[in-house]
Amino acid sequence: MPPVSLSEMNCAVARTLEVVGDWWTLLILRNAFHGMRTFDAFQQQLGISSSVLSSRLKTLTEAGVLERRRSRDDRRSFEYRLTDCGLDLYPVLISLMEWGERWAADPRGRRLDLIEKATGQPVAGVAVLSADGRPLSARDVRPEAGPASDDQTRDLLSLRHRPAAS
Amino acid sequence: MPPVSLSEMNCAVARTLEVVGDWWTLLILRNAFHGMRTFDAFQQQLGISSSVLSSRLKTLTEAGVLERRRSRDDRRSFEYRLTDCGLDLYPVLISLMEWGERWAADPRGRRLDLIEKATGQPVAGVAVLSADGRPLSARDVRPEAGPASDDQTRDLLSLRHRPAAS
DNA sequence: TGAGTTAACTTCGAAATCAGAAGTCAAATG
DNA sequence: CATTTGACTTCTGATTTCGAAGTTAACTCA
Repeated sequence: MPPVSLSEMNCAVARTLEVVGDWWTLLILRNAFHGMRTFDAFQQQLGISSSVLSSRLKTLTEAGVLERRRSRDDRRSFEYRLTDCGLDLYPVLISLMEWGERWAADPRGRRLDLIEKATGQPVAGVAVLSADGRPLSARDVRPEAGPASDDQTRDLLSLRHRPAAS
Repeated sequence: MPPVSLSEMNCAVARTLEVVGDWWTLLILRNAFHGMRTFDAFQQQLGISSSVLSSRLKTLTEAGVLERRRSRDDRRSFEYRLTDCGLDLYPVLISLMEWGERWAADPRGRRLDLIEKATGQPVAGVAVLSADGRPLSARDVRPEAGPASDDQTRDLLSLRHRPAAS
């Protein structure tokens, strides 16, 4: 996937994409969030080839997103489970799902509803939040150079103030 | 990208990935959210080849995520701007960025800080929200079959109640 | 016990994709 | 009017990715 090494790109989005920035990887994770754990289950549900699935699970395991442990029922079988780091990808998946339900909707309605276990209420969606918890849109937010920013980053930010690029 | 046609997968995540589920596409969008608009600017900042950039911009434009309009300063030049549909991908980008800043952190700190324009305060992050606006984690939520669900979906959901798959 | 079957992979050749160079064309610049 | 620039397309060879067919070890059933 990475035509350039992305770690060198000094960008958190790029670093995340190095782990999950692949079509199949996100679908594997979607299923993992539904409780799917075994190689065969992923392969059958997704219709993915075993070589691809194998390499994706390996990447995800090495990145610490999934944990691979032997099943106690069946010594041949491994269970791939989301770690805390993996569970933290939940907003990524849900925001992809919400966008799809909204902008590439099925005419019959939603395929899945998300229900809060504690209350039985549907969840409201996913949002970027202000310091005091209000939902914000892209237009409400401005990026600013942080401690690890470099020249490339500052160039990018300066686009905002020059009306058109280069 | 799509080894199978994903529209047929009846899944909102898959439908979204059909549009943005590509490494370069997300990086293009990241730059678009920073205000980048022209072909050359994308090409130079990303180091992407023009053939790939051209095809990605076309896909994004056809999907309605970007709008392509002629620049008024320079009649040769086109501006690619985020539409409302594109702006709605903000939580996707920010959740990718937040995950990267947290789990693949730069030792020196964050590269970018996000500041709410109106208050000057840093944004709190991205979260899945309950009906009354509390942030929820993956463990607080349960998926339920919606109106457009099919057999495949219901199979997937039933995993939760069977301890191990298949 | 031993003939399947199943889980989780490898390996391999074919097909798709990519970067990079070169070319196109119309508009701007000098 | 010659050159440069912006936004592409086309081409080609190198890399990547794919699915199909093994492989191996562990279970299951007779």
